[in-house]
Amino acid sequence: MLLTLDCHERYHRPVVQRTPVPRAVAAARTRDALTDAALELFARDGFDTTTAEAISGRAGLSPRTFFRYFPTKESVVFHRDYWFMRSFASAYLEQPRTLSDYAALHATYVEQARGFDALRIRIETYRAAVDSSAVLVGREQEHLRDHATTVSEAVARRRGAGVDDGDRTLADVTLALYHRALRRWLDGPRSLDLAALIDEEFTRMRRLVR
Amino acid sequence: MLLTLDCHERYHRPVVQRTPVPRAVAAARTRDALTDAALELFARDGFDTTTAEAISGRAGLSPRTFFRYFPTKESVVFHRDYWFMRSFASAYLEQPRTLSDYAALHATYVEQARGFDALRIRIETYRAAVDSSAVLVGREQEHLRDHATTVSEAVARRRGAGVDDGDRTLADVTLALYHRALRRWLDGPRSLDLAALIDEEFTRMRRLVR
DNA sequence: TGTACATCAGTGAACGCGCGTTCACTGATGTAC
DNA sequence: TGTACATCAGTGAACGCGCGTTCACTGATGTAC
Repeated sequence: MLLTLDCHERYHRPVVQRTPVPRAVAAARTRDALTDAALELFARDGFDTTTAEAISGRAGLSPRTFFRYFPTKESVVFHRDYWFMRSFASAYLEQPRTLSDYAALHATYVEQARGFDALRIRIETYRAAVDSSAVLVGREQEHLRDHATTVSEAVARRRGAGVDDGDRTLADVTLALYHRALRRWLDGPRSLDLAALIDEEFTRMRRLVR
Repeated sequence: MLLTLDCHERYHRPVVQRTPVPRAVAAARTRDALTDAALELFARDGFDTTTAEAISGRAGLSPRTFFRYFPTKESVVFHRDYWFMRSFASAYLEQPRTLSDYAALHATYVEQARGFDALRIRIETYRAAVDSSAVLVGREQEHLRDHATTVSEAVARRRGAGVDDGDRTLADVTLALYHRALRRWLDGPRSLDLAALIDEEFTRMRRLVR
């Protein structure tokens, strides 16, 4: 019976000249589908309670397929690079030489934050996903160390010297300021402007240090 | 054969009037033994590759016993409180009113670091254990948020006001300074003094912010 | 344009592993009388 | 001081669970001729 129905269905289905999907395209689509499904589920239900099977299911794929694309459940969260540090170093090095290290960093973070509004939903989902599990928070912390290295090396290079303890201090502290601003942005109303919040944190810090 | 040997051994063993071990004492000893074994193994072999069975084994206990004392493998790392934040708030509130918030925090961190030399080995082990696994780094990060809350509330209270964004900024930044000093202390030679390093970070920050 | 073969996306099934749980027990310590 | 019972530290064995791996396969896409 089922077989017959199947045949009928196949028979009645309009015979579309199916354009073949290139393998690279199919793979990229699958990868994206898995990533989207994973981040949504992590953000909604938490990383630890979401199984690889649930992710595959949501993406319309078999359980086995997840691990064909990602070596671990964690890796799916960090393979996309929402991070704005990519162009940080070059932007920093273009700041006017008259600015102090701190002022130049201040300006660079503010600049880099422009255009974040368009990514807000994605950043929110990413944030909720990471915050849902200690292991993801830990992994992010590892990435943060790399970012601190990037920043401190940029500072040293602009000064035309090697990295010293002061550069690392600046990197850690300014990253802390940036992340505070980012949290406030995500937790606050839509009307808030990330660049303005970063500016506020940097300005305030200068005053608080007295 | 083995049975016979066993009997002989038992026979020749001097009959000591064994003083009974109170239950609470036995339990505390076991708990300590498990904690020590766990932290040593985590620090040496890494958290993820160390099994609960290995910990029990090192402590001379059966595999089952570990979970009698700790609900999870992670919890053993954080149940001991090496943290110096315990008395932070009260120490901070005793700083002279003439000091700025930043200067008072500076002084308090330096004060609280005294006597850390005696704990150096333990802190090193704890540090290595936590650093060996993303999940532990993440858990520590959660604790850090509590510490930031403690600090910002202390700052607000000293000012006689409610917690505002500036207090949180101060808390995050000064904790970052403290942790930079702690890392430098642990990574450097024995001759380094933690209090001096903290002092250096706080002083330097004041200059860097220009 | 057509045929033969290679490659690769996706799947199925079974497995090893360690975490943490559950049930049942032994023997020592603690307590009530 | 002695006896009977309750409590609890420690253990053994078996289990459920999800991660990530391994082996084997199907069918579509890609390529060489």
